[in-house]
Amino acid sequence: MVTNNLKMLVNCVLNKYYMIFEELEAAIRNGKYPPDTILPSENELAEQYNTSRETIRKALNILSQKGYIQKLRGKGSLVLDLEKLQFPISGLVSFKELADKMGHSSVTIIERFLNTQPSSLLQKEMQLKKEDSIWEVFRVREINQERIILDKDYIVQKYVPGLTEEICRNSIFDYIEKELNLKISFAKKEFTVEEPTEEDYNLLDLEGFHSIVVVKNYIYFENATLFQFTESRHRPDKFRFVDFARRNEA
Amino acid sequence: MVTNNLKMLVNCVLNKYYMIFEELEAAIRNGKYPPDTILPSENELAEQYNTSRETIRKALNILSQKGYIQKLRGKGSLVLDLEKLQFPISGLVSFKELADKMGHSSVTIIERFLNTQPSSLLQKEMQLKKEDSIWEVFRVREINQERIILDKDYIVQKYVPGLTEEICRNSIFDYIEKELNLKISFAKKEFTVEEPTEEDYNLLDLEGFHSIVVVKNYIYFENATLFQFTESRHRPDKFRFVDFARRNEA
DNA sequence: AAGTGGTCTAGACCACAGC
DNA sequence: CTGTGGTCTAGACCACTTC
Repeated sequence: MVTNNLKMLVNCVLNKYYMIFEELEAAIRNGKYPPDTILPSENELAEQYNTSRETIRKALNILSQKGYIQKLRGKGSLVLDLEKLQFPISGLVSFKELADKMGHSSVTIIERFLNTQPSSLLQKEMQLKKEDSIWEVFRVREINQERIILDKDYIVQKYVPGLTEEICRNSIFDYIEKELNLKISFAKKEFTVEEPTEEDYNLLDLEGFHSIVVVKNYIYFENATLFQFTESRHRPDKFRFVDFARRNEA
Repeated sequence: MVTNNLKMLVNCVLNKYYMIFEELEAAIRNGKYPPDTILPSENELAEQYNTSRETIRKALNILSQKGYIQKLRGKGSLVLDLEKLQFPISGLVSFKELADKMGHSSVTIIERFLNTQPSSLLQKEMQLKKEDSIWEVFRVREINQERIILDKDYIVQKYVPGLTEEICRNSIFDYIEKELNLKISFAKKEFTVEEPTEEDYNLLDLEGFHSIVVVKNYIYFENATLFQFTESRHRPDKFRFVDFARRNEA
């Protein structure tokens, strides 16, 4: 607990450009900088935040990548309309974080929680040895009394020790980042549409649906080790993925 | 034609950091820097390319965002396995560019090409006036003799004049960027799954399929004007979207 | 101790908008 | 012409990994 607070303190002090990004993001979200207006210039911001222009530019670049602003040379940084671009909750976000943001009342039901050896398929997909044991966690997400999503997580035990059912009922990402102090860094995601399996029909409310949206996630730590594979199976009517993309991400 | 070549020449000369990114990308793709090896250090690269370290870092950051490398502090930049992370063709890419990259033999059939007034729905979605006329282009993408994708494009005429059927048979993006010299900058994308419409059944080979993947694209120029709305309707069995995401894009 | 990437700075020159 | 963002530089200090 103490170490957590310490960590948060350090995080607050560290990374000037990221703090500035967060402040500007909040200011845009709460309407201090409304859509279709121009932010203060980079030089002005550098003065305001008592920093150099390059540091301001790092903060602005994050805003730009996330779709908050569009830079117009010779003019300034235009605030984009978040309503129109509708919260691109892309990136690498857990269900818990998403549900919190959306203000949904959601229930998580643990359908399976066990420690086992990986199947040969999983060994190949995660490049594991036979001996490596894994946590196998199946969770059903219920929204408005309907079973909408089935999350099948496979987590390498040696990297994420001490997992419990209680943790899975809340947020595995929270546990990894806040308790174990490990840094989740990147993921490869793959979206496909498949026929529902017997398992899908048993665990989800699929009356009248003939397909299921499958999102496979390969999730890596900062040191580039693959620690988790997640297969997320969504009822198609409730699935919606919004992304913001730049043509030349620079 | 002459202006085009001039422009390309300028583009080749400009942007040192982007050129370095492209060289490194090519070097990784062609195996000069194999997976699980470490790139030359930032200082070494700065010397090699006769530039400053910050410029090298900009190039490396693009590689990192696109999933080519993972930076490890104290160690170096690790080359990630592209096979494992399988060409994340995300971002903002046209069908033509994608088909070219994959080496697919694809055919594009123009089902509709006309200049018209926007429907009231489209007026709202694209924030147009009644008077603004638009190009309405429906294209079916055929792969291996099967009609897989229906692309419905709505393009604001005043921003993209002179469109022809011939251009649509090739690449509209090419025309906009190379002929009109306009810069496509960013897009909001939205993925959903829907019931096929009568139109889908008429224009695509959908025997035995009960759903369709809908990708809506709102595409903007560099000056933040919305010039194109595209609805891309995919047969579910052939749809696959791969993305690379970083948790804190910095 | 040496080398690595991560951050930050102060200054320079450029291309572009707008007056 | 002035102010804007876009690029590039040279140098500094830090935290981390490795020996």
